[in-house]
Amino acid sequence: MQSEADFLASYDPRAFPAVAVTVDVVALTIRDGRLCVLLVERGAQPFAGRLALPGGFVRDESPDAAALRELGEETALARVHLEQLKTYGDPGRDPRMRVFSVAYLAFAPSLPDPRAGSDAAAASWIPVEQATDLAFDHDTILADGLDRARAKLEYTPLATAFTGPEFTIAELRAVYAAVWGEDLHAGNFHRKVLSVPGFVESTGETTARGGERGGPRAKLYRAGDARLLHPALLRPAREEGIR
Amino acid sequence: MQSEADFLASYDPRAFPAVAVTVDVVALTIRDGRLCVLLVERGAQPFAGRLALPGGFVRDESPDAAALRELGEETALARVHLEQLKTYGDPGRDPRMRVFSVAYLAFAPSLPDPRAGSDAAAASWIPVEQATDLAFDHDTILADGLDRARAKLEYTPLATAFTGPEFTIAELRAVYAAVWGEDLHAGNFHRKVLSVPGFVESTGETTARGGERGGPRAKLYRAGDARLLHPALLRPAREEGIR
DNA sequence: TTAATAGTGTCTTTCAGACAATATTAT
DNA sequence: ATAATATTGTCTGAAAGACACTATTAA
Repeated sequence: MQSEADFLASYDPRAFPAVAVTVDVVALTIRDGRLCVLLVERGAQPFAGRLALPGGFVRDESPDAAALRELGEETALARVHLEQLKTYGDPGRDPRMRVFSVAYLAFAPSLPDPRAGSDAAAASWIPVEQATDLAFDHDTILADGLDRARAKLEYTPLATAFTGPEFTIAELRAVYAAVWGEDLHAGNFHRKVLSVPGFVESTGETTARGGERGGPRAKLYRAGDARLLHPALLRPAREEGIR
Repeated sequence: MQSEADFLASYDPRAFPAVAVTVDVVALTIRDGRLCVLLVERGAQPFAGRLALPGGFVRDESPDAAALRELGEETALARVHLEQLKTYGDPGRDPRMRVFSVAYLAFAPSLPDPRAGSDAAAASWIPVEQATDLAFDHDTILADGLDRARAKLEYTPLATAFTGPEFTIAELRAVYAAVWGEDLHAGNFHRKVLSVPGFVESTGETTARGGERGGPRAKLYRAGDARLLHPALLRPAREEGIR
């Protein structure tokens, strides 16, 4: 967008082929120990009746603001973490016209059912393994979002974005287990989390009672001030690396 | 982009406010041990005479293809690594109209001076610390690209994208030193690189002669098949983490 | 010969992961 | 009492980083 030809062309914006820019949000939360994604059912063609990521056109606002707005239309957000994921703009990804979608990734604590927005027919939290056959290229976007989320748990304290403001180490471990899809050793996880500077800080309180089926009352923590985890909480298994 | 209202609106693409989508490329290489970025001098308003990242409008092609094309117009590319960085779309980032820019990050081996493209007035490799006061929001894009590049050296074998097809461990170390801006311990780096499975593989050859000021001939390696480094080549210092 | 560099060896500290042990609490 | 769970302890092996050492080569 810096050549002279481009500049001249820009004198008449209508001279450009029509393109639209939207945002789509991969909003993740954990319900009943399962990783869930917020999906809406499309009411109109194309892909009518199919599930899709919530999203919409970017108005006279930043893409970040658009994503936040779209998310707010579907959920009573509050404390959500929101970050840009990737932009999808292959020709033909929307049969109607050229549409570029700036995808976002959101992490939210367990929330009540989303309010049926005025816009979307129906919005609901769906376990990610059941979120298939989505509209447009949203399967790909969701997969990329999950990859990113799984990677970010390793080296950032974002797991705390899935919990309430105060949480136990076991709750934090449940977040990792849900996102990574594998159980973690309770003892090692506990020691590891407490050893990373700034990951969590103690509130001095404990839970009011022990677990459902017994056990001592657990200490409560809140998120610390670290932005990166050092050392990182590495994901297990993986074996000989993903070549 | 899934509501009925949106769908109806899409019947007349011209009903949308005019927006444009461009790509901008943060192309990095190493010359004389210094990390350099490819910049072009703008010939037209706005920001005439200022340096900018190479880029241009996305045509009837994927954003990836557009970035590759723009890069090819400035350099004799070959073996470049190209990945999407982030999308910038704040209102007002281009004074002419609403422009969303999908930024890309490219790593290239040391190249001859870029050919003066038909498009851009002049393109040249500039040491990153001198790349300031760029046009538009390109300072921000460059900074984000550098952050990404520095992080990716840690856990991916992308440093090899900066070298020729065959390289010595010392050359690889020079890449890390240039990108991270700090020297690395030669002995430990050497052992570390060879210990990571799939990072490099030996060619069985050595350099024709030793270093400029003496020293043995070094063994030559080529890039291995690893996509991720396990364990990672962690960046030194950082101290108490970036809180 | 001298200086620079490639590559290897050794030691200490840190950390991950396996496993065990203890304490606390719901049922 | 029993079972489940929180938390801490111990041990082993991997890996990072500091440092030293040897071998090779250009000047």
